[in-house]
Amino acid sequence: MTTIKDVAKKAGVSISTASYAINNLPNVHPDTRKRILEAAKELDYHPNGIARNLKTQRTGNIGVFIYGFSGPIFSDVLEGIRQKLQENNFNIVVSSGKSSANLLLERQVDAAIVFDGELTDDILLNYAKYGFPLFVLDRKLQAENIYSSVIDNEGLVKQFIMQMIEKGYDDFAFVSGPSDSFNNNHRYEGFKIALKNKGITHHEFIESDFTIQGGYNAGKKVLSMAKKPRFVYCANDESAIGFMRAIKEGGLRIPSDIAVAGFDNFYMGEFISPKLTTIGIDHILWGKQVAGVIIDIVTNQKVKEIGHPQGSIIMRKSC
Amino acid sequence: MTTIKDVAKKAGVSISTASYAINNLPNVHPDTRKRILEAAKELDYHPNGIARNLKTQRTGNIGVFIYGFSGPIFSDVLEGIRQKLQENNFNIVVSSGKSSANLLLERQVDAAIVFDGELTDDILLNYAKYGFPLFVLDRKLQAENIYSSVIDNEGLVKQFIMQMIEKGYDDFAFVSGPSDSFNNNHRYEGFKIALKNKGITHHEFIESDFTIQGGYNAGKKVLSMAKKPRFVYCANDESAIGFMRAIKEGGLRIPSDIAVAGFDNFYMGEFISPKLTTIGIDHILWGKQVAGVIIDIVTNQKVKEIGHPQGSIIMRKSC
DNA sequence: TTGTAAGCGTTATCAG
DNA sequence: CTGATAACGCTTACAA
Repeated sequence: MTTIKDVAKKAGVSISTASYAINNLPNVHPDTRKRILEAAKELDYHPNGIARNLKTQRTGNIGVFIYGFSGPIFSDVLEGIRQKLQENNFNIVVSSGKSSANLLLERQVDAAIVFDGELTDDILLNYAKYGFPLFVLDRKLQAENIYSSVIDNEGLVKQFIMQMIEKGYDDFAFVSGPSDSFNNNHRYEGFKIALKNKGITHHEFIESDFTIQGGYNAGKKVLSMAKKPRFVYCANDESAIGFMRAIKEGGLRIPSDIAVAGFDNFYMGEFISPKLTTIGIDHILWGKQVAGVIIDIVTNQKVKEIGHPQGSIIMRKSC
Repeated sequence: MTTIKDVAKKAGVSISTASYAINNLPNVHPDTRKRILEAAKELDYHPNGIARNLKTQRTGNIGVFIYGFSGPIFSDVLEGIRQKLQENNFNIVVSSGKSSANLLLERQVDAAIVFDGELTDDILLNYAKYGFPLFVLDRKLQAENIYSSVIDNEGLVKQFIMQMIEKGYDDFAFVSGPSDSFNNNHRYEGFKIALKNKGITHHEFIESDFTIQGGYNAGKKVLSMAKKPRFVYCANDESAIGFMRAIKEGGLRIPSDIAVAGFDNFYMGEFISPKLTTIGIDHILWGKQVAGVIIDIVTNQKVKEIGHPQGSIIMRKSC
C-alpha cells in the first residue's frame, strides 16, 4: 500500500509538506500543493487511519453498546444514530456485553452510546471515571462524563390514561413488560398516577414481557377472568398486538367489549384490525439527537441538553 | 493513561519483556512474568489497541456494510454476525454507502461483509483488487477476494409452488418486490419455472415493493379484478401480510377464496389470521456462518464453502 | 513556504 | 531469558 512517504518522494517534497498539503493546511505553495495532490492521486494514496489515530489520539469511532439487534424500536434508534454519525464522518462500532469494555479501555472508540441493560450502572460509572463520555439511553444516570436521555414514559402514559378516563373509561388493567425494565416501570407509574389523580382506586395487573406471545398469553388470561376490565393498557405495542389477537379469538370486540392501547408506535399497529391506538416516539429523530450530542462532546463543542425524545399520543381505532 | 512503558518501569524490566509477558509469550521467566502482570494490574494497564493495530497491520475490525438498519430480516442476519464476531474477539464496524469505502481504504477494517445495494459490483470489484476480502450477501459475484452466499430463492420458491400445484391450485398471481431486487427476481424465476414445469401457461403479475403498504395496495388491486387468482404468492412476508389485510377487508376468505403465501418467516406471520404459510431462512445462523468464513479468511485458516443458507417451507394456514 | 525530527504505544528482530 | 532498538505511518513543533 502506498504511504505518505511515497507521495512525498514522487512529488519531490518532504513528508511534512506532503502531510500539510493532503490535510489542506494553508501553509503550502499552490504549485507544491498541486504537485503533491497529483502524486497522491496517481499513486492512489489513502492515508492510513490507524496511524493517524495513534498520532492524534482520537479515533473518530463511536461505540454503540447494545444488547442485540432485535426489536423494531431499537433498529430505528440505531438508524438515527447511524445517519447522524455518518453525516459527520464518524464510524460506528457496535458491541455488546463485556466486549464493549475493551473497546473503551483499549481506546478504540472516543465515546459510546449505551443501550445495553447487561452493563450495570457500576460498570458504566467506572468507565466514565476513566474519562470516556458515555451517553445512556436505557436508564437515568448522573455523573461526570455521563449523559442520558430517556423516554418520558411516565408523563406520556399519565396524560394518555387521563384522557381515556375523561372519555368515560374507569375499569382498567395494565399488561406489563419485564419487571426489571426501566421503560415498563415508568409506564406503570404513569398509569397508576393517572388513576389516582382521577380517584380510581382499583385496577388489574397482568404480568407480561413485551413480546407478542406474552401479550397473547395475557389476552388468554383476561378471557378467563369472570369480571373483565373495560380498558387494557399494554406497556408496549407488541404485547398489545398479541393481546388483541387473543381476545379477538375469544370472540370479544375491540373497542366495544375491551378497549386496548399500547406504546411505541410499532409500524405493525397500523396493519392490524382495529388499528392500534398508541403512544409514539420518534425513534429515528431521537437517535439523531443523541448522536448529535455525542459528536458535540468529542469535538469539544458546547453540548445542548436534549431532554426527553419527542412523543405523542396517536389515536387510532382500538379505544 | 498508563502505557506499557509505565508497567515496564514499575516492574523493573525492559519494555520488550513487559510486552512478552503481557502477550503471554513463553520466553519469560515465571517470576518476571508475575511481577509484570502484577504491575500491570496495579496500574490498571490496558494496551492501546490503536498502537497495536498500527504495528501488527491488523485491526480486528470487520466492516459490515449495510443500507440501513431497517427490516426484521436484516436485523437477524446482523445479530448472527454480531454473535459470531464477538465470540472471536472481532469488532464490528457498521457503515453504509460511500463511508464504507473509507473504512477499507484507510485500513480501519480487515475485511467486510456487504449487504448494501448502493455499492455497485464495480465498486466492490475495485476494493477486492486492493486485497480486501469481501463477503457479499445480496448478490452473486465472482472474483478474487470476493466470497458470496445468497438465499436459494429460485430453488425454494420453485419447490414450494410445485407442491401447491400438486395440491390442486392452478391459477396463480405473483406479487413482486422491487424490480431491481436480487431476491425478488430470483423468487419470480422460481415461481415461473414451477408453473412452466407443470404446464401452466398463464399467471398474473402484480408489482409491489416488499412493504406491508405495498402488499395492501396489491390486495386492493386484486379486489378490483373481475377474475381473481386462486393463489397469490407474495415475494416476501411483509407484502403478504398487507395483501391479506386488504383482501380480508374486501370480504374474501383466506385460503378458501384466495390462498396466500410469502417468503422470509417474518415473526409477525404467526400472529395474523390465518397464520401465514411461508418459506423460512434461518437468518441468524446464516449471519453466523458468514461471519465464520470471514474470520477464517482474515486469520488465514482454510475457508469452508457455505453455499446457500438453510431454508425450508413452513406450512401454516393461509394456503 | 518547506524541511527536520520527535513521538504516538506498540511489536518484533536481533544481540547478549 | 532479557534488553536495545527499529519500525508501523502519520502529525506537528520547531528550525531554516
